[in-house]
Amino acid sequence: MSGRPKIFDDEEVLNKAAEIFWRQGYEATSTEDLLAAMGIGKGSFYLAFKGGKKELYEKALSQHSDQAIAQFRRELDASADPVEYIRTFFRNVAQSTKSRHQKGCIFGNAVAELSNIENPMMKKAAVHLQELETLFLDALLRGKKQGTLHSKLEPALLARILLNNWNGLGITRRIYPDNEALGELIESQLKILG
Amino acid sequence: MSGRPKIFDDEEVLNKAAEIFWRQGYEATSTEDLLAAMGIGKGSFYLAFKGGKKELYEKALSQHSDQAIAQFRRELDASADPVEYIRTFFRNVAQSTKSRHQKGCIFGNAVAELSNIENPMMKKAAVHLQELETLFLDALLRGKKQGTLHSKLEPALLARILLNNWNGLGITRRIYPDNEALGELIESQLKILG
DNA sequence: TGTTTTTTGTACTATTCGGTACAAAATAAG
DNA sequence: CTTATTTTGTACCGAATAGTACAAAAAACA
Repeated sequence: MSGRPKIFDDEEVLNKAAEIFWRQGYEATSTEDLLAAMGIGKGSFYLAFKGGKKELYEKALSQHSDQAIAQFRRELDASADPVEYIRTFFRNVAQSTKSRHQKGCIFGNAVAELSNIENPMMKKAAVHLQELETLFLDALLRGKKQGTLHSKLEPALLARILLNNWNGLGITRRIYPDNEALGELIESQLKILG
Repeated sequence: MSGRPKIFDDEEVLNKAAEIFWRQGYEATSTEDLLAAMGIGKGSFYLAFKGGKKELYEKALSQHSDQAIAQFRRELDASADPVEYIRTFFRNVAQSTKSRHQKGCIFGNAVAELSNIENPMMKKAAVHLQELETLFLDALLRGKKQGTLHSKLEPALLARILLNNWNGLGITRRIYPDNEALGELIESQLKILG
């Protein structure tokens, strides 16, 4: 019924794999890199992830998305002012280390790298970003209801703009990994929230 | 003095190579892919590009940048209203085919893919995007001088915002490869120009 | 025509890669 | 203690890869 015990935890190794994929991308990451980072051997790996590197990538991104979305939801729900929470969310970008800047957005990276070589996987990454857009929209609608959002723009359009700003920051922060410059950029973009 | 004639033109093969790199990225593109696309054999290739794939990538991106920058300059100089030219530049994004959307921005792609695996090359791609930002700034300054730019924001900051919007579109257009939706997004972003 | 120079095509090589096979190891149940 | 079950580590494999070596080809020139 229950043989030799696993030496690793699925959630943990997925987090470790996500970190490597985030930093290096899908193609540039070898299974060797992954095994080293996860701290397990080939036997264990291919038993747990029969789809190999591809399955691992999908699951790592999916788990990372779940975690990030859950955190956003949690913090948004705990926030008295949902529009202000969006501001905080963006301002946090300008509070990062250089190596954090250099990684950009894991989902934006996936979309950029995979759209023409692994389209089904790119679409899954795209869905994660659409979920972020939905969270933006949710916050904006709450702001509208409680009167803290004064913009005349449609909330749906505003959410789309925020998503585009986010996608842009994933690139721009690597060109200018400078918190001061990024802060100035972000403050200007946030003015659209009124 | 002059032996067997070359069967290819350097500029042409660099354009062909750039197209493949643009579509597939650096890592996912094999030299075989490149030789097939360029229509030359290994002998010719390694004679012309002793640095192999890496040298080809650098030169292909560099030439593409030169061409794109030259075109922007040319069209900007020919335009009576430089601010309106910026608008046209962005509006053209929403006049693209699906497969064009799927490619995004070749320099943004390079920045995203290479920042942690080929940093020197990423920096060259970053410079190309900074040149685009400088072109935005140039157009904005001209607009300021001739009174067609009414924004209260600093031109340099405005140019940075435009660059970030451009970087974002390179991702967003792949998530929403829909000219109507992109057009609406772009019109909203352009309102910042006053 | 033959010598020189440069390019071209191909055969070859060494290495890396993702993935499999399988025996040994580690547990629970009987 | 034995058996059944599951995981682990490693040896191995075939395919693909980037790059080299080199002889043949194609021109200019004498």
